[in-house]
Amino acid sequence: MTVHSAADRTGSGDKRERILFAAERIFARHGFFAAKVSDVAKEAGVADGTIYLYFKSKDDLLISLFERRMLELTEALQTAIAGKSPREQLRAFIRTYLQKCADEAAATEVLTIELRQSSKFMKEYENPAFADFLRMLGGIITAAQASGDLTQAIPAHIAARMIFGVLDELALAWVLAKQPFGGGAAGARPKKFDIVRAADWVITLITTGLEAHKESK
Amino acid sequence: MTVHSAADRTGSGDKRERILFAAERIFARHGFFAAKVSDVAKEAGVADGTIYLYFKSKDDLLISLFERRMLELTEALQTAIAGKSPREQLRAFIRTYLQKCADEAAATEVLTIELRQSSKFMKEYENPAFADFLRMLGGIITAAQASGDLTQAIPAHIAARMIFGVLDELALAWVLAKQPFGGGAAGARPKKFDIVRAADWVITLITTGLEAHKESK
DNA sequence: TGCCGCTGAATGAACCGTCATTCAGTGTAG
DNA sequence: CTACACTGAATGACGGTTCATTCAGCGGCA
Repeated sequence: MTVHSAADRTGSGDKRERILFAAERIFARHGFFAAKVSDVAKEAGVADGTIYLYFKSKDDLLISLFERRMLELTEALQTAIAGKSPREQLRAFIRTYLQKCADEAAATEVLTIELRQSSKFMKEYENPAFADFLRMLGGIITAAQASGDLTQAIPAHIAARMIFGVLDELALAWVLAKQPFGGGAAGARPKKFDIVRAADWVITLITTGLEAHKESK
Repeated sequence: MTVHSAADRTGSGDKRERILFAAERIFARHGFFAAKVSDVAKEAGVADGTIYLYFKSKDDLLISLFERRMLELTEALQTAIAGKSPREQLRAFIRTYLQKCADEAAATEVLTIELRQSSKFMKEYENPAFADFLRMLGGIITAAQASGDLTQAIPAHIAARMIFGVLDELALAWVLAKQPFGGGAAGARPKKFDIVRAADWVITLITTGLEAHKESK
């Protein structure tokens, strides 16, 4: 078990990390169910069996992925909103979220697509990290409502869901818009739209709505 | 098995329909991958092999489900928006969508959860019905922008995605909230809300946004 | 009317390929 | 030499799909 210390000879980083990131890429490429453990092993450059030295099962691999990424996201969001007014927190939240998606396409793909399933096929695993995420967003909205910045006509937890829906759908559309062909060149591929720029659109939508105003923006 | 029981009296033994709806229930309950063809057969009251007289494969069953439901949805939406102004079309679209979700929980569950996957694990099947759906919504928005009702600051196809994101996420939250069986310990999942009422919230969000107003339109 | 042989829809047990998982063996560091 | 990380071929379960078989209903015939 104790994998601590002693960086591994075969390259940079922990073997556990290598497996985790390999799994992310493979799951993103084929989807969790279609992905084979042996493919993950190959991608990570380890033997099939080695995976089971670090993870209990294939499911455990997926869950570990979730938790790692959600934790990372939550921390980034916490940092981004620290010390701001509710109104600014909302903007920062949206921008940070979409920026993270842009930075980590494979992670985004796994999260947007497999997250949704996870609540179904793993009944026993109720996603605490995602609940935290929603609670954070809901908290911002509640605060903004209390300060009079946002309308109270919509329950905060519903508003949070709706905003997440917008972000999630944009992330999905963006991720799937990529061309799947060609080798794994490091360069970013042409996207259908600029997801970071989309942050402004989201902010416009959720603050002032789509209705035309005399004064734009 | 004789076809004389009352349950079978749906038309001239419409076995294909029975299988389709059984599959919907089973896929909703277990998820597509975890669902066994034999379970679908049992639910439909037919033998395993019978399913293959009506469908090419398990995948074909899922795709047939999609197409049937999306067609039904699209038709309902077309009817609902006929002869209205763009602004009213948007409201009608939202209301009709959520009403449909409320009416058919199992269908909603399959569509919201499995639809997302389909674009991944079945590369060769590109969902034309969903594209039509998005095009219809985009068309409404384009018209509303042209008539000056909606801002042109956001590209219509992006706005359509964002609105779909809101609707989809609400549908998902609603579907997963109605867990009839208590299931997990310490499971806080009593958040059942009225999804039809949520239509007004969605309309508020996307037209005037969340910002507090004195009183506008 | 009653009998008979035909048809093909329906059946469901068995088949077979596909992986997730295991474990006996290998190499190596200490 | 021992211990331990690692390996990857072997294993066994699982479930989608097939297909030999059944039999209800039908039409022709006496």
